[in-house]
Amino acid sequence: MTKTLPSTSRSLPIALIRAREGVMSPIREMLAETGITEQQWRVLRVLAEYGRMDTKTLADRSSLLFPSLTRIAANLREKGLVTQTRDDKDRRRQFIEITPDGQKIIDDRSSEAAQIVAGFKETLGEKNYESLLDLLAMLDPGAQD
Amino acid sequence: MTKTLPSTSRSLPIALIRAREGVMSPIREMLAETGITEQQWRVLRVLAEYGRMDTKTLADRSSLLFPSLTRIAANLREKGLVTQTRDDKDRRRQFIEITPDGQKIIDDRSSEAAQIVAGFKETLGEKNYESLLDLLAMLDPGAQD
DNA sequence: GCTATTTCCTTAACATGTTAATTGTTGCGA
DNA sequence: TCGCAACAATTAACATGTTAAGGAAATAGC
Repeated sequence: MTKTLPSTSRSLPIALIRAREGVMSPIREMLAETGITEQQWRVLRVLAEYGRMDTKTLADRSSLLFPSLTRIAANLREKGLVTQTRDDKDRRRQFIEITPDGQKIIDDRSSEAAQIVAGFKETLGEKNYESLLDLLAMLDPGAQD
Repeated sequence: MTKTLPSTSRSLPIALIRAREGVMSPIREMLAETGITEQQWRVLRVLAEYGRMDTKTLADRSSLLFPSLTRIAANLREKGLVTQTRDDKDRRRQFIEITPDGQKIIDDRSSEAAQIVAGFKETLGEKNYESLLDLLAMLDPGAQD
């Protein structure tokens, strides 16, 4: 049986891109005032939530590839928002930690960011919102369920 | 009332990124053999579906920003997969059309791509799959509904 | 007609995504 | 201990995402 591709207007990958753009647009707008990018914000948020951690864990939790994280970490370090320290026991490894300046950005903006997210939750409705997160998790091979 | 950000493990933007990665990973793998990228594939698919069109419409349907499309179109033109022609009536505008070589790539791979998509539909279930597309559309400000 | 504005597209500059190659460390087995 | 596989992180190379600025052509308004 020969399968046919769905119309691009009903394509899952394209729908995911557009939804992401719709969600990120107001967040990017908010972040523009802080001078940090969406990915840098994500790294800072993970560090603020879980504390000091090794690079591999950070990359995983931030959904970033290693090469990207290398550049982002260097950038954040130059801005004084994180610190990097080598593991003395295994000098290949590295730990990253958020600084007070980095924490301040999170503190100053988390309320605003939360309002943006709340707006989407309201648009979809609480029930649909949770359903959406569950369905998206099913598409993520890294999810434990 | 002070809103609090959800845990990054339950963040909508991150969930969208991960879902997209989960969906695109096998598609990228398939495209690697053809030497074209995911975005180039998307442009070719739109052109194959709707035929010759102006750049603005193409950018919109492919969910690409103009600067990206400029580069991608130049790249596809060098590969001989599309042709670009100026509009004689309005010489600012431009039309892009898929070539037989470009069409061949679509024809050769669409069945395989469709099977990958069908796999996700099966994973989620037909009903959930349609619900997901509907919910994603609600997050897209460009959607007409 | 003539200029100011608008529109379409391209370039530029910087950050990230992606894959592959490279460097520096560690640990293990001959 | 020597050599080598395995691992962590970086670098390289190329494509794209994103915002801003630039350039060419069309249009509005005077």
